[in-house]
Amino acid sequence: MPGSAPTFRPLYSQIKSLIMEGLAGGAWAPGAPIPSEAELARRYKVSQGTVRKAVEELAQEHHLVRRQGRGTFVATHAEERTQFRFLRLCRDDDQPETYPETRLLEWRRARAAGEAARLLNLKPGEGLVVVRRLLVFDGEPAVVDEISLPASIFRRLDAELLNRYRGSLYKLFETEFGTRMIRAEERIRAAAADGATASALGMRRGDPVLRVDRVAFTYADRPVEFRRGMYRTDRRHYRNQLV
Amino acid sequence: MPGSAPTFRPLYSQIKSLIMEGLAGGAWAPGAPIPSEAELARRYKVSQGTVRKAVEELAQEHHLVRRQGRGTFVATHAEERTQFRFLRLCRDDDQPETYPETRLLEWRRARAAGEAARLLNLKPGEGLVVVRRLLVFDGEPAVVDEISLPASIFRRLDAELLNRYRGSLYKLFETEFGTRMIRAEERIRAAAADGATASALGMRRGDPVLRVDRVAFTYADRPVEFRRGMYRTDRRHYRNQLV
DNA sequence: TAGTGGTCTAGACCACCGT
DNA sequence: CGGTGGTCTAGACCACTAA
Repeated sequence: MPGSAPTFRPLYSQIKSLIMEGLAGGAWAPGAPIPSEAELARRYKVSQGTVRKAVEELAQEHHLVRRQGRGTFVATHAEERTQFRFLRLCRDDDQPETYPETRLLEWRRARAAGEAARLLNLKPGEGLVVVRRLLVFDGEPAVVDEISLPASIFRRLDAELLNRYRGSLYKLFETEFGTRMIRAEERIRAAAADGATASALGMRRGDPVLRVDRVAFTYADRPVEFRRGMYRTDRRHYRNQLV
Repeated sequence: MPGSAPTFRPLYSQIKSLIMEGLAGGAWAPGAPIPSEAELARRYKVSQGTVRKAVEELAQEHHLVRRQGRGTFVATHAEERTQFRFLRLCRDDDQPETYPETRLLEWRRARAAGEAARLLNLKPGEGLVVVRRLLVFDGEPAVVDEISLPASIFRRLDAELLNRYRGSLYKLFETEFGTRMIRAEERIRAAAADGATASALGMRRGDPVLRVDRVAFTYADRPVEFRRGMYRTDRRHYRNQLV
């Protein structure tokens, strides 16, 4: 029977979608507990084992965090443990890295065009907020980021807010804009540093730098950030696990 | 009670270790089926659900592959599906990538020293086999690899064997040397191409290239390969998923 | 001590595969 | 059709946390 539909969807997978809808719709805030497994089982009229399988997969995908004896919580970028999930730059010696200091280089409004428009699913001409910043690790400048965000969500993001905030941008996006980053895709290339990049990073124009283009997605796989990072890699490296 | 041992180890986790020992010891060959869940449950005197949890985790870690209706199989690098698990270079346009052609540039014996010795846990002076090769994608040279391997395992690896073989090196290591790569760590930097690299890749000396240093591990987290890859990234990029 | 997630079991039934 | 993994249930008990 060619073309016959897959026609079967496991119960736990449907429960998973229901919980995801709750997360995307803000039924429970980041960091807050969701109902217990027993309560969810009653609510959805399935066994606790079925809820468990749904919750387990959501925890594996970093949407939820389980804590034995306490409950299950909505994942949040405010935890120390996840600070380096999206920042893969490491010292060459294996000393523990401290969270970098941020220096705002530029803030402006712009119109979507070209690559940023395409990757963010915006029509040319739609509003953008663009941020350029420098990341300084242990006194060493290491990354220049240019971050493009749809104004439809991030209009309120201005230099004052950026300067006031400590810690990761994704924490700010989550608490101030109700937009939680779920996953990201990065494309990494080698490039020659241009004048602005070189001077910000304390290098010479033309020195090799890593160019990391990132698209970050929120719920429903919606792209909401395009970021181009230029990484200085003479004392640090981009680490990756192949599993 | 400071220093008290963790003292509790779930049953499924112990079963997992037993199966891992079987895999590491070659009880079942790559690609071959392991016993059914029911059989394993009888053998280890636990319920099928407990075996299931152990096998599920091993499948998630790519040690096993489950196929509904058929059985559970030892993972192997010989499958098309896993060919690009360790090779993250992609075309900039999103055309599907075909498996690259390999050209052997150099083969030699050497003595472990410096970085390779340290990363492979070898004493200075122990034997190495070193391979340099070029990877050509769709007629475009894109990667120069220098691969260092402990002679204690790979002594038999020579130019004749390398030239005869088609497909991924890890497939060859698995079938010819009984050494299956489980995971790898990569450290990525930007560098200026040296003369040899530039000419192999069709670039100019000093052009920016990606330098990818990889240590690959087999069972028991034993490092058995150090590989330095120089990647040309003007038409391709290194892709990464942040999840 | 009450409540949460974590483990383990036993059994029923379903989906899928090869023959 | 028989055998495999996949789903779902119900229930018992364990480990951990907070009050």
